[in-house]
Amino acid sequence: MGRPTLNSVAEAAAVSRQTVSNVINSPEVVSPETRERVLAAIERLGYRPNTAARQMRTTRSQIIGLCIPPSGNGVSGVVLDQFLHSLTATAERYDHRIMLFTAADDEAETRAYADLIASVGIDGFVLTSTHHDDLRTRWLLERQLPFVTFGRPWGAEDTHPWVDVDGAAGTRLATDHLVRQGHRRIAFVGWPEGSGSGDDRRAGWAAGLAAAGLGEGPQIAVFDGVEGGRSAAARLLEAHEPTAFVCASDSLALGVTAELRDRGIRPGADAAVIGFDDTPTAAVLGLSSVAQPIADVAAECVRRLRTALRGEAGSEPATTLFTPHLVLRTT
Amino acid sequence: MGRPTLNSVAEAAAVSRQTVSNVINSPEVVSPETRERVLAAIERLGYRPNTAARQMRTTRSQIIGLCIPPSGNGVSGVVLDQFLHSLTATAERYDHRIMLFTAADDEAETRAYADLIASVGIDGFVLTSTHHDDLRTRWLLERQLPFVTFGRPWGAEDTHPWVDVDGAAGTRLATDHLVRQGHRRIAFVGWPEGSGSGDDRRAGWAAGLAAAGLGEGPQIAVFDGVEGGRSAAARLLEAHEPTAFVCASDSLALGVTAELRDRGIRPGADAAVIGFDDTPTAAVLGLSSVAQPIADVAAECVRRLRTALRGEAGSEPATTLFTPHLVLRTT
DNA sequence: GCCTACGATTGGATCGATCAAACGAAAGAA
DNA sequence: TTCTTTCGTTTGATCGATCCAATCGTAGGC
Repeated sequence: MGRPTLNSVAEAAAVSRQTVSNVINSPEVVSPETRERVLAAIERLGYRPNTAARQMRTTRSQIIGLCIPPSGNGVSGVVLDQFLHSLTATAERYDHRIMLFTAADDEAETRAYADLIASVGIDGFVLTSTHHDDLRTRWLLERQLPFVTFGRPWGAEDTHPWVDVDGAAGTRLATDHLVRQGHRRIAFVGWPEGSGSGDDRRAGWAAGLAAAGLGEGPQIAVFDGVEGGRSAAARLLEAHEPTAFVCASDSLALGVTAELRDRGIRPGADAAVIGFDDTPTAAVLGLSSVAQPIADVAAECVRRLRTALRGEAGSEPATTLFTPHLVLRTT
Repeated sequence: MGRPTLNSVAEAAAVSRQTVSNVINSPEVVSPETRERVLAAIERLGYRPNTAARQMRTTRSQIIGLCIPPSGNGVSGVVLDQFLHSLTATAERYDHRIMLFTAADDEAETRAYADLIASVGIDGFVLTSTHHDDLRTRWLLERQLPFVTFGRPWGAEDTHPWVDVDGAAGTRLATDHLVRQGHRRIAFVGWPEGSGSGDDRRAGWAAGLAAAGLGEGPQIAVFDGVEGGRSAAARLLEAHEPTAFVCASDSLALGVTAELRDRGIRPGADAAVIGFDDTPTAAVLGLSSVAQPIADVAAECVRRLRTALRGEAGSEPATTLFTPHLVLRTT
């Protein structure tokens, strides 16, 4: 004999299949006595509803799709792990499952959406790292498919639910802390203009300086990476002699500290450096960093997606912006 | 009108459903002319078979389950990212999908197996980080469920397919390299006995020393982590004054280098340190490390699982052991 | 005491695919 | 010519759940 089905449970409890189905999906319409009897039978037989059969009737798979980027994200790759775990755990609590897929670029990703919806019947998607003029969100919006993004719709209207972390607030925290420590020449090491989150982080630093009456500080934009941080620090030191650095990523911050050491400047003593993302590398090296509440973000993504799936035109705003916090270490 | 079904394609191509099904699943039984006609209709309508319906009939979901650990694995967490990406990409090539789930411990993981098989109809599982007396593999074997492990069945027979990386070969590479560099006092910093991979890595180092006629070198076992590595290095330095360190993880190696620096010993110049896992942190800090071919491991896991799913009692050995390589950097 | 209303339960149809068996036509054997 | 075989194709049944409409029993209204 195979696994128990709705029918075998019904037989065991001496009721009809539909009653068993009701016990599971709308218990309130079943009388307490029969409900108990059916639940006992379910328990005894170890019955679990078959999702494939359910999906056929309801056209809902309870599956959430997530495109997993081609790794190689360097130091900050770990963020994805936390995100995935929290996403999966939260989804499970609501009887949803996470299915992974890959795509080489945004265009391939939209093709994957179409494919997964048609074949697997995926209910909705979670997108990560949104950017200006995002092809994927446009594609999904045009087809009115349910999705949430981790990342704001940079440069566009709020036409879809999103969850994000307030990068500006993070760099602002870092800057304010440095100001309180007595630093007057606080530099920013970031990315070239145009990336939403990069500009956001820069803005928080600038606002912090302005609030402290320090005017406009020195800044430099380079592509991410340790070498980038190193050369940025070199140029900033020669031109402005800053005593503190706010960085858009831990990679950049690591480059900065390396350059400082090479010049005989002790990070933590003679100069301060604050990174972004609070990666394990930062923890290991005692580098202060702005930490994003990744687990909260993931959990909120699931919740937002669920309300989107229910199709409720939310009175509640469909977006959430989390505030990061500062993790202070020796550097 | 909803999405195209087998029936609508059949109608469009003026054949029966079954013929369309045959074109997809056993094209050789269909005559070339009708096959072309049907394929054209499929293309024109953008038809994709519904996996839920297929699963109902075939009892195969084409879904592979993977339990995602609770992160916090520290520096080496990034390894999981690569693994996941490669696993997903390879699975896609064979028309399989990866579904994630979580579990607090091994016992919970087995319950999750039962659940996912009964409800989702998952075909098989990929397990990571096997250990001595693994409850999970025993559970799966008892029920004859298809699975592969990333990690050998430590201390047990080869009763299931597995894929792993030869840790001993890795530390052997590292040790041989240090010997060639002229080091005579080469220490090992590892984990307490009992962990399969830990003992394996220790064995490679010991073998390297023996082959070089250096007898038994100094070693110390601590729990993983930077602080562990630091204190291990301190004690080893005081007792044996080693000039080189082979470490069971990058975290330990980082601790060792930190301790060396604190004592005015320059890693890379006065002493050598080699880590394990080649994490981004190691790359960033210029730490030499033993790199595992994670992408290959993941791809092989999918292949092994596929043959297990086909139910072929393989003449081919059901196991694969990859050899790591040494990534030399400044330290 | 009869009829209505309502709550609880039931049976038939259905989702979209595959399996298994039947089918007709053309080709080969008797 | 007739029977058998083979090939390509079609038809009916089925997987396990939910939807929908129908049914049953009982309590309440008059």
